[in-house]
Amino acid sequence: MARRSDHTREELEKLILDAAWAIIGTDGYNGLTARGIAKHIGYTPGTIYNLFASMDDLSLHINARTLDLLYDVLADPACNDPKKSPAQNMKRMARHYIRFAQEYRPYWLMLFSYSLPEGRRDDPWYQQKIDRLFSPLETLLCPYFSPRQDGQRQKTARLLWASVHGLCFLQETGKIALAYGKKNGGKAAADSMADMLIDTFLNGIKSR
Amino acid sequence: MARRSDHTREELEKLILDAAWAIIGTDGYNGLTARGIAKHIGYTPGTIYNLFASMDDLSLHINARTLDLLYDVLADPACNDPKKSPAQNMKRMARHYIRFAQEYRPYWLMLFSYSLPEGRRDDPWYQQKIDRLFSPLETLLCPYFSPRQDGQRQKTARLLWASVHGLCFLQETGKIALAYGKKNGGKAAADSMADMLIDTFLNGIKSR
DNA sequence: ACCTGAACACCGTTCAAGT
DNA sequence: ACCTGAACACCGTTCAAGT
Repeated sequence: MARRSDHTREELEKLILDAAWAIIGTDGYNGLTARGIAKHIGYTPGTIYNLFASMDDLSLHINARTLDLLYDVLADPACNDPKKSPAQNMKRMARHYIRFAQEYRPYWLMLFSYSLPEGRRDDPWYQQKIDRLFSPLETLLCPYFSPRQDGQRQKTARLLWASVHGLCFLQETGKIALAYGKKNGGKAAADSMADMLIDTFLNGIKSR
Repeated sequence: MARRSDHTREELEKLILDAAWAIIGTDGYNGLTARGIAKHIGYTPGTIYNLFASMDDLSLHINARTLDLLYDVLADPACNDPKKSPAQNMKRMARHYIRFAQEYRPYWLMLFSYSLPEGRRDDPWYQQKIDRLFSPLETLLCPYFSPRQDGQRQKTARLLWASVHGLCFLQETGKIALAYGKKNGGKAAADSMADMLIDTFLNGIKSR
């Protein structure tokens, strides 16, 4: 019935993603609907499928934004301060991660929600955004490994990353309470446990 | 229109949960619908709301089943073999956890999916099922702490538990690839990393 | 008391028909 | 070429009406 062309394809794509981003921020990722986005930008639902193959495809683009933001936070030079010890830098990086999860909670939850279909293999460009997340931590681990032990260093980076993520995830979703005592209600439990993990683990590496 | 009373309230409740369990097993937790359950047991959707307050409430009961199964796996005496070292027992427990996640994948994913409303605080009976998950690991940590350090021991148990969960979660959801090399496709990455985590961490505790 | 069946207010996705 | 609007096949949840 209509012919808008008010926006170029690129403008429309950004319009849709911005609207989606705003909706997730207020209603969570479960509140994100094609119809909601359409209403938000003054188009009909069909238009969205002209730009994105499906809602899953659209979600992938939202997650890409989140990954970019997260990378910036982890690659912050403040987490690689030569005047501080690697342990201190790692603790700071862990805190940055935990703070990111709180600050961008709905986007971070969406990133790790498992609603995407099983068969789907992530596109290379998306996988690349994921892989580079580990590199700042890999760099911090250099003093603990010889150049020959690159494999071990990469493995360790992923292991520590996953561990901090596990702490953060359980705290944020509240699925498994991390707080064992009553004080502070567990708000800083993940911070404190990440510190303990890093100290003890690095200690274990040194005395290996 | 009807008056069935073919089943007692308890029978009907079990009938519903069994049907839900079967549906999740084949279609995943996203395939679980009130209408699907009703069709499966030969009732209409309204009946389900006579037994459960909502689909979220029903999901909670499914999760309770999963938690009970998981507890049995973690409390397996094979993970507390006095003829083996604590490290060996812990590694076995970690493997049990990872294997559980694979074997009961859809239920395990459901347990950690974040679709429940924010405001909801879990019921005490549910929280209790969660808390006891940590106790087998707490027991294994006894040799590393004096009786005075119960708090530290509990904290360590939760920390290790969350870390292994993080490894397992990232491997199973494939959100963040743990495999850095090409061989074995990352299928046993979590196993190997859990071993490394346990060895290094306990090493760090000993030399503290 | 228990269950039904229809209704309400939603979904994702498709696609013929309009401009 | 682009967008609409209606349609299709679903949702969770409620509740008056039946037995």
